[in-house]
Amino acid sequence: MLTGLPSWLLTQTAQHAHRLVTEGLGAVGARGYHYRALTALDQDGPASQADLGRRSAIHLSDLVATLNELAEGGYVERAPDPADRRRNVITITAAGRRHLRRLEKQIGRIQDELLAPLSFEERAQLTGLLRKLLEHHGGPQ
Amino acid sequence: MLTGLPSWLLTQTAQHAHRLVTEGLGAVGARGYHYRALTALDQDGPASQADLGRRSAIHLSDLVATLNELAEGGYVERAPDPADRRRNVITITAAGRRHLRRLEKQIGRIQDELLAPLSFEERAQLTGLLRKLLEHHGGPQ
DNA sequence: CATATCTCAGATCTACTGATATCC
DNA sequence: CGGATATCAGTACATCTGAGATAT
Repeated sequence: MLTGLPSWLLTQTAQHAHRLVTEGLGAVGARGYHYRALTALDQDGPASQADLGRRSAIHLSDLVATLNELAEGGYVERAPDPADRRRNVITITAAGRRHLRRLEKQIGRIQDELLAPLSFEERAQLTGLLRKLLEHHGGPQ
Repeated sequence: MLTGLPSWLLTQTAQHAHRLVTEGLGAVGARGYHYRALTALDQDGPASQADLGRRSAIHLSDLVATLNELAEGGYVERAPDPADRRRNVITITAAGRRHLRRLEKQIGRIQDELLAPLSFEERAQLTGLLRKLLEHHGGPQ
């Protein structure tokens, strides 16, 4: 039975999660990459694009467009690195932080909606199991 | 922290699952849609494309290409429905069943690889939780 | 020279949208 | 006529590949 396959269950639930995230962030003019990039910048400080890509697990080539969009909104600043002229130093702005707070609220709501049918313990169980899977596959990286 | 978000954990693990499935089925010249369509045909018998789409959760427009590919391999037959000339009746062939057995083996291996780090009980826990989520969201449909 | 960084163009996969022709 | 069916073209999203230009 298809509906019993772990891979099927995973991809289906992930699809719902993805849809919720896309809709929720779209409602405030953002998308997943924006949240991930801003979060990485907010938590670990300014970074080169290469670094930021590693932190946020966004591919370098996609990061370019993401940062273009964020810079256009005034949420990040792109400045040449005087120490290494290949690099840009990306910094989150005050507006970027405010924007991120908004996105975090949306993301929080989305998690609740996503996990609605699960109890507190079940939610912890689920994240624990998924993290175990991810560690195994994503590996050390 | 990004890596604590259920939606992130879900989409990331699903991505690994999807990659494993794509690679595993690709190794025998198939893809996910093939497995899903053949499984639905094998389990519930011949069907119109509209019916088959509902069973296998494949969008009608994608099913067209999927069935083209399966028919080309001789795995299904597409015959006009004499009772309703709008419809095609799709039937799995003997070769289709043999092909499906091969895909099932691959899929089985993939589940094991996907769930490798989890114990028996944990696997059951995970599928149970995911099914609960899916029921809630996928809803009655 | 090899390597790292940034950028852009393109391809992939699944899924969906919209339009059309046909038939019930 | 409203609705279902099948087909085709095109879109969206996240992800990745490959190529280039430039700098270390």
